[in-house]
Parts: sequence; structure tokens; C-alpha cells
Amino acid sequence: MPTGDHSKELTSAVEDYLKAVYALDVEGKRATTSALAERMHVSAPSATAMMKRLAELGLVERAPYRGVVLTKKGRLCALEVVRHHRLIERYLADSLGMSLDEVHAEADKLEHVISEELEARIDAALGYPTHDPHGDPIPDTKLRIADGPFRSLVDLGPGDTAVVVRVPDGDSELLRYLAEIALVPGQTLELTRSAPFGGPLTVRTGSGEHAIARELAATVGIV
Amino acid sequence: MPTGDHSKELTSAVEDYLKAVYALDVEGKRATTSALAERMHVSAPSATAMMKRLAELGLVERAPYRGVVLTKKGRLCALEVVRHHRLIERYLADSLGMSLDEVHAEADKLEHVISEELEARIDAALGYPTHDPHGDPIPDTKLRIADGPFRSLVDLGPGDTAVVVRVPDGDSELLRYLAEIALVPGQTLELTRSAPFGGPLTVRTGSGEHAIARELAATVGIV
DNA sequence: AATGATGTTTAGCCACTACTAATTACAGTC
DNA sequence: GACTGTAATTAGTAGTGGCTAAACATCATT
Repeated sequence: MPTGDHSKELTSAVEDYLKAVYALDVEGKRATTSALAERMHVSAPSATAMMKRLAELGLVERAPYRGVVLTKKGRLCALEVVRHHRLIERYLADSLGMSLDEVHAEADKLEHVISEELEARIDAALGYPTHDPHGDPIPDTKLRIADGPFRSLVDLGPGDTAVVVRVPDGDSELLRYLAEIALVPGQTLELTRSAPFGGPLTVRTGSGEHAIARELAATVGIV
Repeated sequence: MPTGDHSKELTSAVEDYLKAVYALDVEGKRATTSALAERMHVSAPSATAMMKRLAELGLVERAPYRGVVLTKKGRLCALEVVRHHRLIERYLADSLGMSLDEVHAEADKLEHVISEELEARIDAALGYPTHDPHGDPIPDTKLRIADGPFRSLVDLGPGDTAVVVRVPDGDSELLRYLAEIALVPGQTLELTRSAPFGGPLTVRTGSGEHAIARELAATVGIV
């Protein structure tokens, strides 16, 4: 077989590390051993070993002591996993009524095992959605992905109103809290106060007024 | 924690072997090393090693050179996996329109990763179904399972009519063929001929007349 | 009761993914 | 430019799950 021979069949572990490298890249951070170890909840040597593996598989360019960057192939594999993850999240939320804080953990497991056939059926059943329930963009069939930076709550001034379009994924405790104060995608809100000296912002949502830390506010996307 | 401490967290491999032991039990066959090795597509030593593991985990009673039998705990774990498998098959068929020959392979992967929460939501979305799309019974929440032996096509005489309620699971090529000749659960049929000397049976289904081998006919459940 | 075919287990190996302990590289400070 | 703290890597180990080759049980026969 002289072809380009995609021939993946990556293990779940490889896919998970790939996702982590991709996530760091998106956040503009360097994919160092310690950054990866922390995200994956593994020791530094484990991360080093896996980065060597990814490099052997042609998924990353590795410079010892300096970290890794995704190759084109690596980025595509990562995007494939991200597509699975976000489609599944959307599906679990829309079709099975799972809450925002539950879908992430479930998708983390399912993303590694669904077939392309099932992926396509889920995509079609949802009407080819562009964003997951947290507001993160879903790569399309060709793995093209939308979105760059987005405006966040901290860009609002007192009196401004906006619609939430994005909340951080992955921390289910935080998501339960955000749901409690109705800070979820689709919700309209008004910034009522902005405390000085880096103090909290106060927003009025469907569930009343709530003060939240500025760092948290920066992770909430609006439009 | 003095409790009974179910504390499972079995690996996918363990769950797969457990399913195989259970399947042999249901078929009334002894769970020998070679029978298991064949079903799991592994070598005999691999099967031996895994049976030792299952015995250590308290999932089977093992007698060297004689095979294994499920313990109560093992049977419950197997039934839990079977429940996942069949619920997922039902869901993929009913809610996502997958065909009979595709659902098995997909369910084989998904069955190991869905949470109890998702299992419950799928169960509810389907209206607590009792059978998978091949006609096999789904254990209920308490892992009680219906069905004993069933009447099959070979029990019919010429001129008899019946409704298909069960086809064999697992062989997707065979299932594609059965679908072609409309020998699927729900289909009404008439046995038109029965060749002597163990010869084929001929049935009339919605798609015309078809002759099938007696051994195959014996695997098709009717009512 | 000995033999031989068949089935099962043991021994020794490999890949994957994790770990700890020990070592080495790098970068910033004096 | 040598020193020191942090980060990264190497070395050695463990558990899971697979393999082949060789040894060993069991059973049906003679």
C-alpha cells in the first residue's frame, strides 16, 4: 500500500495527551512536560515518556527540555478527538437531557470509542451543530474549526447587557455553581456593578444578582 | 468502610471475558480454556491467565484443567455488561437509526464506558425496553432477566405462520443477509416447505420465498 | 495399565502506561 | 563566570493483557 496510509488506531491515552497538547496550544501556552503532567494528572516522567511516543508516531515535534508542538498530523488527530468530544456533549445535553456539569466526564470516555458511522449519525441527528453546550466550537467533518478570541464578561461596563455564549468546560463543580446562578449559554444578563481594584463583578441574571470574581468572569464568553 | 463494597471498576478486558463466560453458560456449554480462547480470539494461554485473574477477583470458581463457572458476583457483573450492551443496541437502532448489523460492534465498545447515569437516561428515553433489536432480553435495573428457551423456525410445519422475535446477534454478515430476505424481528412469515433428510426450510416473508439451512433456522426465534 | 492425541498450563517474552528515585540540563543570581 | 533552584530526563519497577514454545494433565484406546 503506497498510499499516505493514515493508519491511526491511536490508544485512548495517546488521544488524551494529544487533546492536552492541543488545549495548551489553543490557550497560547507552551506544551512543556510539567504543564502536560499537571493536566493529565500524571508524574513528569510519564509525560516525558508519552511525548517521546507522540514524537515517534509523528504527532508532535519534540525538543528535549523545551516541550512539544503538534505536527499537522497531530493537530488533525487532536481535532478529530475534540470533534467527537463536543458532538457527544451536544448530543448528551440535547437528546438525553444531561446537565452541563455531567456531559464532560461522559464525553471524555465516549470520545475514544465511537465509530465514524456513529459520529455521522449523531451529527445529522443534531442538525450539524457548530457549538457544544458550553459554547465551544465543534470542528466540522473536514476538521475546520471556527472561533478565535471572544469577548468576555470583563469587557462589559456597568449597565451593559449581553448574552452568555460560552462557559468553561471540564470543572463540573464550577458548572453546577454557574448553573445555579443562571450563568449559562443563552442567558441574557446585565452587568450591574464592577468593584474597583480588581474586585468582583456583579451581574443580574434570570435568577437575581450575583457577584463573581474577575478571573471567573474572564472565562465567560458573551456576545 | 464495613459495607459489602461492590468496588468494581473492572477493566474492559475483564468485562469482555465475563460476557463470554456468561454466554457459554447461557448456551449450556462448559467454559473451558479453549472455548473462551476461541470466542475472545486469543491464544489458550491468554485465556488461562485471564481466568486466573477472574478467579482472584472472585468472579469465577476455577478448577484447573476443568474450566470455570461464574460466582454470584461474576454473574451480576456479566449481567450488568449485558444490560449495557443490549440497551445500547436498542438505543442505536431506535433513536439513531443504525441497522441491525451495525449495532453490535458499536455496543461492544460503548458498553464498557457508559455511566450508570447515562444508562438510566437511555433506559428511560426508550421507555424501559425489555428486548434488544435482535430479540434478546435486556436485564432490568435489578439485573433480573427474562426468557428461557424459545420456539424456533424448525419447530414449524409446512403451512404454519409465525412472527420472528429473535435473530442471532454478533455476526454482521449474517445479519445483513437476514435483513435482505426480511427475516428480522417483527416480520410475519409462513413456512412453505421443509426438505427431508435435514434439508433446507423454505419460508415466505415480505420479500418473497427463501430457502435457508436448518441450522440457521434453529437460531431464528418465533412466536 | 501403558500410550498417544488433545487440551491446558507454565515459562519467558513484549507493548503500553503508570510510578519513584536519581541524575542531568537550564536559567537566573551573585 | 560559577552557583543554585527548578524543570526535565534517565533508570529501574509494576500491572494489564497479549504472544510463542515447551511442559504437563486428561481421556479415550489399545
